[in-house]
Amino acid sequence: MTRTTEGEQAPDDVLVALADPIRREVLAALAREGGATSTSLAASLPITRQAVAKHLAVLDRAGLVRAHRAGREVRYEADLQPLRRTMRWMDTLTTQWEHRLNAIKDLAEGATGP
Amino acid sequence: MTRTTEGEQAPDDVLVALADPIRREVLAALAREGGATSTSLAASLPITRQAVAKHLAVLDRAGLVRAHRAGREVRYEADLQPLRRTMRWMDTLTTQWEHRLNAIKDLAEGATGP
DNA sequence: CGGATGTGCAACCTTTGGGTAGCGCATCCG
DNA sequence: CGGATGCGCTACCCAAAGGTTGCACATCCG
Repeated sequence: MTRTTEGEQAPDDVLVALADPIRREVLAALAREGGATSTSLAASLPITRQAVAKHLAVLDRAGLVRAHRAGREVRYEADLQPLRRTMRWMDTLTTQWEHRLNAIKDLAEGATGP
Repeated sequence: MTRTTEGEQAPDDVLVALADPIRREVLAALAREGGATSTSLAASLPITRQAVAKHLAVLDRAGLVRAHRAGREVRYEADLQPLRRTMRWMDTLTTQWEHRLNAIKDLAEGATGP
């Protein structure tokens, strides 16, 4: 049954979004400086505005970015909250892993032993 | 100059490796139970042994998995150490972000508030 | 009003990624 | 020895991802 954080499900969309270097760069830019538009972002990137827009759409699906319309331009700002879940997922993984490592170590010590 | 963890570079290979659900499942399986072979893993997955082998290769490039030859079979075991770097990278991002949020909040309070 | 400026959308192209099938080679074991 | 068993490698297929171009539409401002 285990009603605790046993199953910490992997945040699919977030990991997919972070897998692309340009998307990471965009996200980092938004995290450093505040909001920006697809056009302004494209200015400092080696790709077109439309390509940036697609990347922003991916980041949006992952919940890592939020769009706000301001007149004729759309301003995006970062929301890194979803990263917490992702880090938690990684942490549960590593915990299980280390748990296993310790079990092995203990077994070895018990066998040849002190 | 900032000789601290200023530039925490994003672990490309790790994020790419984690972007695929099957790869995550393989990694989780290796973290839970100990080592396994491409053949044994393929038994509990909806894909062929060759496909699993490819995934293991990706995980290996990311340093998340290590291969050990034992006779005619190759045993893989997890190494989740690279995840630490990834988590650190995420952490620096969120830190910058929260720093920015606070700056904005303070500014707002200073303008309208007490 | 009318020209900039900023987006959205759709068609299209090319590369990459996940997957399979087939074969050759090493290794184990009766 | 000789048949299983396990892997590696290559060729090949297909769908999706990243990118570009072109154009229509809304909004701002002189």
